[in-house]
Amino acid sequence: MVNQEDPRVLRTRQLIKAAFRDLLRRKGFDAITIKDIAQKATINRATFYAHFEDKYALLDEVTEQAFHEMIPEQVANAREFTDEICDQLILQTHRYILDFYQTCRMDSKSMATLVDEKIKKMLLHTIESIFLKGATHLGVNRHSIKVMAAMTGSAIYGAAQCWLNVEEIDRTDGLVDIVRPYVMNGLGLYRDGDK
Amino acid sequence: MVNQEDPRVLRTRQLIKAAFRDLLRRKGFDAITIKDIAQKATINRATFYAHFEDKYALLDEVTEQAFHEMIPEQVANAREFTDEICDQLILQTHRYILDFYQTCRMDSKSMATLVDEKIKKMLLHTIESIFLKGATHLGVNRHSIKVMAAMTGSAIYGAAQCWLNVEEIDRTDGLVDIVRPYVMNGLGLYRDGDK
DNA sequence: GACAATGTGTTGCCTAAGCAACTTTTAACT
DNA sequence: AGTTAAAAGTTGCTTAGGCAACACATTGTC
Repeated sequence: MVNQEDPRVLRTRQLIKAAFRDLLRRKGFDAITIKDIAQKATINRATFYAHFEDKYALLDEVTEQAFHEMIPEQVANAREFTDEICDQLILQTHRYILDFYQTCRMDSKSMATLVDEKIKKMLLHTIESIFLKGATHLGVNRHSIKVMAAMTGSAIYGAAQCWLNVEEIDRTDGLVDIVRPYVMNGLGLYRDGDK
Repeated sequence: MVNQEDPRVLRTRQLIKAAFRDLLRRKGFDAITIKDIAQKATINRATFYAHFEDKYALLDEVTEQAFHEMIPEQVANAREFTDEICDQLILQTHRYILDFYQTCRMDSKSMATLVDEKIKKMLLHTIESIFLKGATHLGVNRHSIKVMAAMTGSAIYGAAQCWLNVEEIDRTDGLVDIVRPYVMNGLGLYRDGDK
């Protein structure tokens, strides 16, 4: 039951997600109760459970959606893992993490972990899907492609996260200059003469 | 059917009114269809009719609510028709008319008439209810009080509307200086030495 | 004036949402 | 440890909202 096409369902889910995002901006994740969410969304508490298992599932979906909406067309449609695409992914990841940590109170350990995992997974998936479009020649079998994607995603994510502790957080060109050569060399795709 | 207490009903009515106010800001009243409203409110067209007879009834309610929310506490609780209260009513009426004509496209004759009538009626009612609280001594019987209220409301409204065509629309002190003495004298309540 | 196209209301059937009244966790206090 | 309170989930029944399909009015255009 609960037909995902029903306009009432779409509206209710929008209301819940909007309420949640709003609450995250002024309360810690752990401090937010289902009752809070239901109240702000002007829905019944029981209705919440018809749509989400719990607030973790909600967080998962909100995170996914936010990241997804952030992906530029260029990256989503990319058929080849070029320098430009690589740069975009690095910047997007960095921007996303920054946004999240700035607008939400990441007081909750559980939340930070969940969000991190989610983003990493999406990043990885995005990269893998570009690799699989096949224009870029890497290892032959899907297995090695998966591993390459995993490494690339993890590297980008790790670097972006690490950059949070750097003095010049906003000097993203510094980040890009470090990560791109590393990744592209690792993949054996580096072109520019340097290094 | 349709219990006005049901949270779904409250929410739906809010959505409809918000959608309508929004549409009024960019479309003429006549150009707005029920379909437009339903779409923007993310409800079904049939649901609209469960709450409002037509868009005229909706306009009526939106107008009433907007005017009502504009009434200062001081005026709502007034037990006597003083100079200050009189001034407040004049300014409020002027402000309301100005707002309405500025934010909405008053292209429709029917709409302008309806809104005008509505505001006048509410203004009149507000004044009457102050008179009836009785601290102000006017004629004895309710009948004459009603007439006094009607005259006062009409005078204030007429003046405020007329002021729209004056060069210095925003010089509201000019408006007040003309209307207050007129009304207070008419009611036999004027105190200040002047005139 | 015939025609299509679009908006207005209405109706019956189905589904999502609200509610009350539970049980079960979880957490805080003493 | 024992008590209490608040939050988390669950369930059966009721009601508002969505939809399709209708009849009817309005408009424009050929």
